[in-house]
Amino acid sequence: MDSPKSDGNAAEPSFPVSSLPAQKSPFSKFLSNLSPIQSARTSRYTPRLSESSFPATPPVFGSPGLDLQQGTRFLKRDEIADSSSNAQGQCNYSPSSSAKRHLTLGSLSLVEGSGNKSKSKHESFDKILGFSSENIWSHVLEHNVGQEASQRRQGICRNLQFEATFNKKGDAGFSCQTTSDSVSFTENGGNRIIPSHTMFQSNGSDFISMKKLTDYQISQEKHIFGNERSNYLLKDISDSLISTGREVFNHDYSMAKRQVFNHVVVFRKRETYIDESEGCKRCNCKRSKCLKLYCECFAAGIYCVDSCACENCYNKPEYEDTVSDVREQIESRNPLAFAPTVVNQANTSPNVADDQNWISPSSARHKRGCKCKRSKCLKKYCECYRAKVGCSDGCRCECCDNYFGKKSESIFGAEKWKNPSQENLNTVEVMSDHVKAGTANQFSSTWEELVNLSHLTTHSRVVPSMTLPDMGGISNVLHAQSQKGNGLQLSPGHYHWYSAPLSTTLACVSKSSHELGFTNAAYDMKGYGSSNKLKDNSNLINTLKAHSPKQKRVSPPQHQLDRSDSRSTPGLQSGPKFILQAAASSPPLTPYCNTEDRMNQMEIDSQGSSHDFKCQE
DNA sequence: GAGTTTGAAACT
DNA sequence: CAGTTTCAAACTC
Ligand SMILES: [Zn+2]
Ligand SMILES: [Zn+2]
Ligand SMILES: [Zn+2]
Ligand SMILES: [Zn+2]
Ligand SMILES: [Zn+2]
Ligand SMILES: [Zn+2]
Repeated sequence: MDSPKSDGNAAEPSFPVSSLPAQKSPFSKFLSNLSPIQSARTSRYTPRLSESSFPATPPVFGSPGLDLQQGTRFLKRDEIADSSSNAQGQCNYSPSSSAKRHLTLGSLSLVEGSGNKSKSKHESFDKILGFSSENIWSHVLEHNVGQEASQRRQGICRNLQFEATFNKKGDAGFSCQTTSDSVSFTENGGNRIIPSHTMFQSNGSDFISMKKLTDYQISQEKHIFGNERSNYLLKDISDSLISTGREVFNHDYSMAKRQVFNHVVVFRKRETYIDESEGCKRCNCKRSKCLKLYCECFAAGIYCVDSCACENCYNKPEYEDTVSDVREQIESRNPLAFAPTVVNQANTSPNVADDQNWISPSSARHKRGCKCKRSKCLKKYCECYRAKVGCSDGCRCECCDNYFGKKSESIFGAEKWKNPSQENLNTVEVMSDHVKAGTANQFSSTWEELVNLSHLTTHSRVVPSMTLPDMGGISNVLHAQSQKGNGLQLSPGHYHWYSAPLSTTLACVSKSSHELGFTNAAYDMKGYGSSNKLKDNSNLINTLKAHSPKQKRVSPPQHQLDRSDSRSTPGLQSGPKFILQAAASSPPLTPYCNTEDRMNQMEIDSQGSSHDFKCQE
């Protein structure tokens, strides 16, 4: 991964390397500034969960001695993969942090002692939260690697809810209760909230700053622990509490009570984060600065990593503001740009927990569809095939022979889509892709709406992509999420999908900080929602534009010229032919034509060309 | 690894 | 919108 040269090129703006807030504000001070809330909000953390299982999972903290092995059940698979790669000494964004983990915190309600906002109380939090990253993460790593294989097979298990009470050496303890996105530290005081995705900086014992991450940063799980050794991102409640509990235990604090509600949800994601065969190599960009969708890393919403072979890369944490701005700009032009590539991933087979047996529901489709002409949608050139979904009516492909399902070519309906798990693919490699992060973000009802709108498909509304499992008590929460999700569709401007390609989930949250019950002012949320970032990065954005071919034209290689020649063959690119074909195969707004019309169109298609261009060979 | 093919992204 | 160019991955040898 090449760093941009800061010298020389005048067209290259200099980027203010975003510096983390240096101001020292202890965690306790931070807490005291938090605005009280009445109650924990309903969950905004909307994981793409397929179903519940493990109805009676043993408690995580089943015994006074922490069972670290059990703890591993809460590791997400990508984290496991992380650990694995760490163990191999590869693919770290920052090799210095031997074990990266990401704690997700939807919202954290802190309740302080009754009337006694004493310092010791804060210290209690400080101690508990101010763990040393080394200790915790090495622990996690240590117990991850050994179980990597089985964990991968198992899918992702996540504790959704548990309760724990910690006591600090006889102090009045506080209890933590979590849901999928909220934690309540319960004592007799008023509630306070820490917003989700808050990054903590710690000097090892105290938090010195907190910072609300930007949307894009949130999607960059890797860098949180990558660069700054002492940064903590509270991102996952379960993990955070487990880890916290561990650390508390390890530090000889006694835990008075540990109780876990046994709701474990299996997550699945279609893409493995790391391709085992090819290691972690990712993009190979030369001219895009990794700030365009050409870059797979950028398109996936993740920073480039060391294993990237890109040049002049700006898709790095150092340029987070720039990256965010460019990303937002692109997103404003194309709201689907960073959407999960596969939508409508309904999971109708609740008992399948194995990634290998993932079944693409027939309703799954690419968010935009392909326009393949020569690959027959049989190679990874085809985005649908790459995403392991069949072509849909949104595709404008020709000669579609997509293994996962051909585009419905006739009025007689589409060929029944194949189930990849039922027979062997002759193209097995597609089943073990590496980073196709877009498709890692699959669960998305709102995207679905967006896609449905953007597609011209007007037929019946697609079924919701999340089927709620029978989860006992927790299903209420999830129902609430589902409803909330549905409610989002009408105000897309206020919501944003956290594409978390390295994780298994996609969270739809409100961008309004007020809704979260906190204000920007109460936190050191540098740049979050601020508008001066554009100013800061206007130079780069202009530069990106300036790098358009007009200004910086590079004579194309010979092979491109050749191809251009061959492609400009009259008839191959002529409009009417393909338009007609597209019309015949896209039911949406185009009325179905009868067979006769279709035949006529086909005749028209073949006119002017002596042989059939389409589907030859 | 070099060269080619491919179709999405970007641009006009 | 459509046509063209740019781009980096997928693919081939
Ligand atoms: Zn790149
Ligand atoms: Zn990259
Ligand atoms: Zn890069
Ligand atoms: Zn295709
Ligand atoms: Zn397709
Ligand atoms: Zn197709």
